[in-house]
Amino acid sequence: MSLILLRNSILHPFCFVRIKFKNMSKPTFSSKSLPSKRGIPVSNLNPGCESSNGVSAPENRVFVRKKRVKKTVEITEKEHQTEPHDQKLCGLPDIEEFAYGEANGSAQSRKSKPTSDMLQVGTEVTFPVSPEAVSPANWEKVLEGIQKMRSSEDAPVDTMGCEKAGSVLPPKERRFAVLVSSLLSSQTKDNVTHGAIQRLLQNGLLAADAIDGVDEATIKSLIYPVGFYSRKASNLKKIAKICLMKYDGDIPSSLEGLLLLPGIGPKMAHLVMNVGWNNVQGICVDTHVHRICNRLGWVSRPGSKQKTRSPEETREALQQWLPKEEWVPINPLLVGFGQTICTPLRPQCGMCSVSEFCPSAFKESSSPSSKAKKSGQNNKL
DNA sequence: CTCCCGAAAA
DNA sequence: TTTTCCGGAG
Repeated sequence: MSLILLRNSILHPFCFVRIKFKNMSKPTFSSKSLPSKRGIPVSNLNPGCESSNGVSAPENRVFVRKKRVKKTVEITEKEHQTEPHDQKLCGLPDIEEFAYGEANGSAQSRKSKPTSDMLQVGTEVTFPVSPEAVSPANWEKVLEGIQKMRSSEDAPVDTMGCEKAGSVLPPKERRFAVLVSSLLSSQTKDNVTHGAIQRLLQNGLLAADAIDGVDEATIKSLIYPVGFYSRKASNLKKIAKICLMKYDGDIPSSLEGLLLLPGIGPKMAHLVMNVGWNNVQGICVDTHVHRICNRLGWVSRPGSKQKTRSPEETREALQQWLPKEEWVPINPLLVGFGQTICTPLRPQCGMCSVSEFCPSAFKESSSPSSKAKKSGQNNKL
């Protein structure tokens, strides 16, 4: 992976992750896509940090996929036994959900559930491939190709496991730190986010009760200069209060609960579920994932071939077919790819090793000739 | 679609 | 100088 841990900290690693573009400084790249100074917004990298160490999600996941191509899985004895008591809290998707690769809420293809006797220890479970959730052609080749492109530009030190840095704090504090980091990190460079978190930490303000008890102006000054610091300061106060009153200072353990927090939208909520609770409820879709999936033809509006119009739509569509083991790593993969090669405008299709599979390859005018922003239908996204 | 907020690319 | 960055709320 291309993620390295910038600084050790007691916080969850994702705050301190940065992508290095060592070998990427090829002159052919538009400078825009070369974050030589800027790095990549930490908010986009978060989920990857887990996956980069191969310890992505839950240790007690219910079972592991054995061979993706065959769409079979194996239930191992040990894993099967570590079923959490409280599904909502520890929250692993149950076997059926996992097997179907769908998010817990968005089950529109739940017609034929497997019966529970299919799911005994040691048995092989075959995936029913639902017709309405057909995987795009060659998606595995494309994924591997992107992984290769990403790894070649890769950074050295992957060694510092995120889980290591994150485990320094007790679980509850760590989760709160994850939540705060997510909030602060949007639209903000990772080192700036990191600085803000460090300052909060040094002032003992990385806990719900502490934040609740302090002036909003104090928060504001401590988190400055993160993007939208003023709004975030007030959101942080509100969040702290909610966490304190409703969750005993912990953070909400469900997507729904997280989404109720001001300043936490779908992207961050899934992020927090992934890294905060080790509970993969859905794919963390940002604009990079959104854009690239549409370019690749990986997603479309339900019942049509139109591209999806929002990250949420993309998430739903992607979850229909993407194997769940890819749900977390897909984000950092496509984010890095999207900032170097598959850029928002003027994508470097010539540099892309999977352009042969991409319906959108070379279809965007790479010259700024067309300032003519005429009536729609211009760029393919 | 605009605003939030500021840094950096164009 | 203007635009981009690209998450969330209204």
